[in-house]
Parts: sequence; C-alpha cells; structure tokens
Amino acid sequence: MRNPNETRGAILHHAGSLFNLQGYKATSISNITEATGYTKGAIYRHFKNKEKLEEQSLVYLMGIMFEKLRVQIKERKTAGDKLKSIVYFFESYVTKSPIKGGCPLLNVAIEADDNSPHLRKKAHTILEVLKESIVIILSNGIKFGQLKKDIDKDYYATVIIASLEGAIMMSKLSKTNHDILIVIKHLEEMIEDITL
Amino acid sequence: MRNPNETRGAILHHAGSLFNLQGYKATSISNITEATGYTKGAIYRHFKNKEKLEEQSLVYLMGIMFEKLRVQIKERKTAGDKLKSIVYFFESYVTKSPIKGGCPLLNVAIEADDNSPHLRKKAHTILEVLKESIVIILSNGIKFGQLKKDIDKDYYATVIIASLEGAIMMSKLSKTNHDILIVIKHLEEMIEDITL
DNA sequence: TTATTTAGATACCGATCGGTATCTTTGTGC
DNA sequence: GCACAAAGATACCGATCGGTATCTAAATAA
Repeated sequence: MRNPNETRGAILHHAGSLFNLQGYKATSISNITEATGYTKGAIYRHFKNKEKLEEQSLVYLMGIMFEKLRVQIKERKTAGDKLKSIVYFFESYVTKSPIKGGCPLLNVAIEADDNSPHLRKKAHTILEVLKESIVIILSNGIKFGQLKKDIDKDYYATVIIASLEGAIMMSKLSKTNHDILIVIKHLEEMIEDITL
Repeated sequence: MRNPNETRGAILHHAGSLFNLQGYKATSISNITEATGYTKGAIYRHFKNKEKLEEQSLVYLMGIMFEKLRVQIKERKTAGDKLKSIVYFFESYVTKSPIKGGCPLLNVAIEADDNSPHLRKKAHTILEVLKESIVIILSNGIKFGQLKKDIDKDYYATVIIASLEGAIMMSKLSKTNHDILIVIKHLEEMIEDITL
C-alpha cells in the first residue's frame, strides 16, 4: 500500500502544478499538503526544504514538456516541419496546456530572476537546452540540404523562442489565442524563407 | 514638513520598485515600510489595502514607462523611426532599465494571470494601449506615405511586442543583452521591409 | 513471528503575514 | 492662539508561513 516513489512523484506532480499556476513563492507547503493529501511529514521526508522542492518540481515540469516536445519533433521528417512542430507545441500552451499555468520556463524566468538565484540558474540552463535543440534541427536541416546554407542558426533559434514566449504572455492577458496565432503565422513565413 | 501628496508618491515609488523587482505577492507591507521609512499607519491611510496599493503601483510604473516611451517616439519624424525607437526603448529594459526588475507589463502579466484578476485586468488594458499606440504609428505611416499601404497593422504590432517581451525574458536569464539585440536586428529588418 | 527500519502523521515552534484600533503629532482655518 | 481635522506612529490582532521533533504504523529482514 505504501510506496515512497509514488508518494514522491505525487508530491512533485501536484507541487509542480501549483508552482506553475500560482507561482513558487505564492504556493505554500500547506497548499501542497491539501492538494496531495499528504502531510508535512511526508513532504519534508522526501525534500530537504521548500527550495529543493521548487527546484525538483521545475525539473519535473520541464521533463514533461521536453518529452512531449521531443515526440512532436520526432514525428516530422524535414527540418522545416520539425521547426513548425515546435511552434505548434508552444501554441498548445495557450489552447490546451499540458500543464496549467502555461509555459514553466517563462513563468520561472520572470519570477526567479532577481530573487531565487537557484531557480534562475536552472531556468537558464533549460533555456539553453531549448535553444540548442533548435540549433541542432537547423544544423541537420542544412546538412541534409533542406535549409539554406548560410543562415545564422543562433539568430533563428532566438527569434523563434522570444516571439513565442512573448506571445504566450500576451495570450495569457487576453485569454485568447489571437496573439500567438499571429506570431505563428509570422514564424511559419520565416521558416519558409529559409527552406529550400 | 508633512506633505501627504509627497508621502503617497514616495510610497508608490518604492512599492512600485519592490513589486517590479520581487513580485507583488512576494513583497510585504513591511518591505515597503522599510524602504520608505514610513509606518503601516501611513501606508494604510493612503491605500485601502494591499490589493489597491498593488493596482496603483502598477499604474504608477506604467505611467513612467509610457511617458518615457512617448518622449522617444515624439523625437522621431517618420513612422519607421518611431517604430525603431519603441524597439530601442525595450532594449533599455535590459541594459539600463528605468525601473529595476525589467518590464512591468511582462512581470505583472506572468504573476497575475491566474490569481489576482484585478491586476490581470489592468495589465491587459495596458497591453491594449501599447498595441494601439503601435497601430496608430502604423496608420499614420501609411497615411503619410512612409509605409506600404496594405500591411496588417495588428500583425506587426503583435509581432513587435511579443518578440521584444520574449527577448527580455531571455535576457533576464542570460544576464546579457545578446538575445534582445538579435531580436532588435530581426525587427529592424521587418520594419525596413514595410518602409517605402 | 519478531526486531528493525522507514514512511508518514501529529503537534508544535518562532517569525512574519495583512490588517486595524488607538494614540500622538502636525498643519490649518478661525 | 486655539480648536479641529488630518497625517502618521505604535501596538496589537488572528492567521499563516517554513520548518522540526516526536510519535505511530507499515514494510522488510531475520
């Protein structure tokens, strides 16, 4: 009946959801005990303190997102289609987010930049991983003759991420997907421009 | 010696700074008493409760930003230059932000979307004002023959805001202006494309 | 079956939260 | 100069915060 791994997973799951929805600082341990049904004793057995729980929850959330994204990318054959699948993945944050509260990277970046250096550092690494995975798609696209040869990979990776994250922010405020659909259109054209 | 207007202004100023830097929920009334030198008695005389103080502080912050932006825009003659001045204004959030903590609109949008409906609503209005001011520049640019005739104004306004806000987020994590400079380059080219 | 370890519950800690009632001090109109 | 109103300081409230010490109950090894 008792399963420590399952308990730990349930805590991470619910804590991650709450952190992403309400914010890290704004979510209390009590919120998490209520959501999980476990007590403080259980939480503090599995996590040294709230700071560590925040870190692990962020890693857990991003693990989910990257896994979903990886599946989407893998389904497509060409670099252009792979890039577009990333774009559509971000649109899902708005319309049918796999995790309530939208993009965990955006959320943690805004909350953790000045205070919470531990979260900021982790978020920065996550951003680098995301950027790098786009760069790799671009590199392979060039190698396999699907994309134009002399494009600035860092440039396109940055523009894609920035405009999508910004659009998520706008869509959060308007509560529609109007803004992100516009940005998607823009990025689709941009991707077409570098496709051979 | 005693000046209620000055007191109110000082509270708004310091509260606004702290809210923008640490977050609204994460900033306590005590933080504000320490920053201002005033006591709770003074704060609660001028503001009904923390919620109202948050709202007024946001309005105060955005007032500063819009005023600075307005000056930048007014200095330029053509629509293209006016648009670029907006872009450079956003870059200043990263390199020499007029307010610590970066863009108040981005910050409040991420923190206030799910909880704090009062802040979310105000933030949404602010976003609409920002978008509308870009649309007006585009409209005037068309009217005065500086921009191409049949451009989608909403499209360009949205792409500009989204990519700049997203770039600010990225620059916050990397603690450099690398990302926003890339986005600026992208937007400069985009603006050139619609300039006659 | 029993001894031992470990997962989780319970009860509590001091600190801090937002908020308020009350008091003192300052400026103002007469 | 005096009465009054407004500004701000002080002291306190109950609730909640993150965290811990201790206890009970369940799984495991012998």
